[in-house]
Amino acid sequence: MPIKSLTKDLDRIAQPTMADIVEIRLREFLKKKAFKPGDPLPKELDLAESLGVSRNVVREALSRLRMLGMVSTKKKVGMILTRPDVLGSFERVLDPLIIDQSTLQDLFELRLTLEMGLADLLYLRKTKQGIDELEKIAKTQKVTGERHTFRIKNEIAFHGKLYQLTGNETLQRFQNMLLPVFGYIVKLEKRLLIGKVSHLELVHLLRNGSKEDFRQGMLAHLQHHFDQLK
Amino acid sequence: MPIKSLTKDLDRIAQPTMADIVEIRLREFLKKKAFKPGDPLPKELDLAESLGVSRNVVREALSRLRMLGMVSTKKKVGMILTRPDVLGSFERVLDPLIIDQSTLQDLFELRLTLEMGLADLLYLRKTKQGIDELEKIAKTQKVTGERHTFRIKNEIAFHGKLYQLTGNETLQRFQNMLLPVFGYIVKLEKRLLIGKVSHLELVHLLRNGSKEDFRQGMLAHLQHHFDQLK
DNA sequence: ATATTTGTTATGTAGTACATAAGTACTAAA
DNA sequence: TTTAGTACTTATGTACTACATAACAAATAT
Repeated sequence: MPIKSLTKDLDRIAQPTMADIVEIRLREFLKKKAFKPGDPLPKELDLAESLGVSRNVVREALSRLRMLGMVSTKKKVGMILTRPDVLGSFERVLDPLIIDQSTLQDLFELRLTLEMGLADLLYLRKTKQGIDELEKIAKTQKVTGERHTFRIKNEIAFHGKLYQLTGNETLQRFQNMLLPVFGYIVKLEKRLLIGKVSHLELVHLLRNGSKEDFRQGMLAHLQHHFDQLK
Repeated sequence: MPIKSLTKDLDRIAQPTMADIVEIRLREFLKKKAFKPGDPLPKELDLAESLGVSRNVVREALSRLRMLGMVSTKKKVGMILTRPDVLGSFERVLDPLIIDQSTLQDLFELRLTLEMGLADLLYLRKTKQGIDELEKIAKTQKVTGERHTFRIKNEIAFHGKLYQLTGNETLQRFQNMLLPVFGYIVKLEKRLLIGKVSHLELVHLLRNGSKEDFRQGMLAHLQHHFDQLK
């Protein structure tokens, strides 16, 4: 095999830069010292000197940690350790346009998996008031002949509310982030949004049916998505 | 209310730095121009000049994108857009020690939700060979009186294999990342790892039972975790 | 035609300089 | 003595310069 075609497929090993190394070293440092949120960190120049690199490099590494919300800085005061937003970093790269097809498909399935697993949390935490609010959303969709964009908005609102009923804020945010992916796949495959079981029927099941009833309803609601899977 | 106690709870609004702004501008730029993976990006100095900031600031912003895997650079050649690893960024902040308790709890529930939703994908993709391999793992656990660390390792192996059977690599990686969180919570609450339904029974259900059988088995397996939820 | 050398260029790193914000200590006035 | 105001100090934020290094390109030699 000629070298030319090899270099096309095999990327040269990217050697880590100083900033990469410093980032890792800083992470280790934070872990080792068991810093807690709010704890002050050494100042940039001290870090640079200790690590034997320029302040520039330290700042590039710190810039990354700042982006993730792991540290925050104030002039004069210095840096303190902060709690990162676990989903914030995820959000930054969740763009359907730059994610490869197979990962998009994986994320699509992940959301379906979540949806099918919701029942247990829902039946643990559902309240009459919550179901009423969910029903309200479902009812606004009942009118036939709605415009497509509205249907999508309503679809998002309904499922968003459903996740909200689980009382799990992270879960709710997570599914919200997956929405663009979901929308992208559905649009790509020109699928119909409307399942065999309507939102209103799901609400009814959630209010009056058993956990298994609801899960079966959800499966029917999503069946045309599952049908596409291989 | 005195100001002193206010400043304790309310952090001063952190004004964005140039690096923050440039990061956003670069993201917008990439999106607007519809760059695809592999496309070359302008060089640092050009970016700096266009944005009216120093090369330093541009590099701090680029360092962030590099960390996320959105761009990669080679000397002389310049920068190209690359596909970020969607879970890579997530991994960076998923440290049980710095995540607050309520988010940890949310992630714990998220994993339970996934686990309960696995059945549909599993029954779509399970193979005899896969189940055989799963059984092999389950059998190594059968010996009673195993040491605790081994039990945990086996638990991880079993559920990891289970996710692998879904054929969804992202899902598998995702659950793998959630493991430390799961372990942390379980350890924290001094729960028993052993559920009412053993791994071997789950394998049996997966092989011979219906989808609903398996899901009920999984619920029983995880019941003592669900019992802790409020 | 192939191998070697040389030149060019964009990134990687170091270092200096200064603006800015935010504490701290000191001074002056009530 | 207390309070208000001022000057000082310091760590981060930003800009700029300089040079090393890797990788490509072109020119030259074999």
